[in-house]
Amino acid sequence: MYVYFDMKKEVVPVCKIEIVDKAKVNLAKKAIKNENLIMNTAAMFKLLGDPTRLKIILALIKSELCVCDLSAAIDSTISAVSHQLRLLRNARLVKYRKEGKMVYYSIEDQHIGELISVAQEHLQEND
Amino acid sequence: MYVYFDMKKEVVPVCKIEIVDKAKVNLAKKAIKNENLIMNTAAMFKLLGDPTRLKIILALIKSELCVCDLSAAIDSTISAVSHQLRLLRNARLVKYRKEGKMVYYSIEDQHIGELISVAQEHLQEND
DNA sequence: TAAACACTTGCACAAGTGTTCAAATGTACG
DNA sequence: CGTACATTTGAACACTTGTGCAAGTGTTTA
Repeated sequence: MYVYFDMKKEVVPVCKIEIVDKAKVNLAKKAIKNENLIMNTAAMFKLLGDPTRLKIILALIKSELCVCDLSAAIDSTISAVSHQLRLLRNARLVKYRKEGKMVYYSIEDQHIGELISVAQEHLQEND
Repeated sequence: MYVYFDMKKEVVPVCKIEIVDKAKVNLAKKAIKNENLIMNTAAMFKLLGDPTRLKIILALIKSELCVCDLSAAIDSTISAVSHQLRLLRNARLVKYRKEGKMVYYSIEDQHIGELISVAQEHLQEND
């Protein structure tokens, strides 16, 4: 049940079939109709998709830490950690508390731990 | 209970405090001790952290699709979709089945849907 | 066999990312 | 005040990434 464009020997940039199974395509379109939610979800996954940031989050899940201790724990420079903390802060994945010259970071929403756990369970099943 | 290096006016590249709270640092270190698991987890999140790939996965969760219909559904070029499918294939997030010149892609492990749901629930709570 | 076609792949490139360095900020303390 | 210090920030950089294009692969069909 293929649908062809009505043309003779013209060059067409993409696939010449319009749609193979319209019902399935519509079903798929429905699954991705909320563009905004998808962008936000992708942005969140992207933040978790960097080892340094993932380590920061895993470290902070256990306990509040100052930047210095955090960088010691994940074996990274203070500057690198601080840069990444800004991204996590902006996304409200972590929050902070100032105490003199120290800044203590912690997890904004403990749900993130569950998300990481689900991902890791998924990984362990497939090996 | 600060621990200072024993030095006089030397220039030190980073934070002069070795560790503020050793117990917490050790707790954090324990949380990230499995370097391999963290790298794999980050890699997985990274794959989900791109809108095109996330759409592909969301579309495929609903039903198996050929590359052509998939690209129609997510409104992307065949080439772009094919490139991204290769990454998802390599990570065993999707599988494929050939039927003549068509290639039908589907989700390798339905667990991925749960992961995305958890992420989206997290997002909806925070707004 | 040749043409049509679905899909893949290699290349090139612009845009984006993570890190480092150095300078800046803000706080504590002598 | 000035010094020490924890942290942040901006610029520069190497590196990565997603996409489009054009060519290539393998299958179907006339």
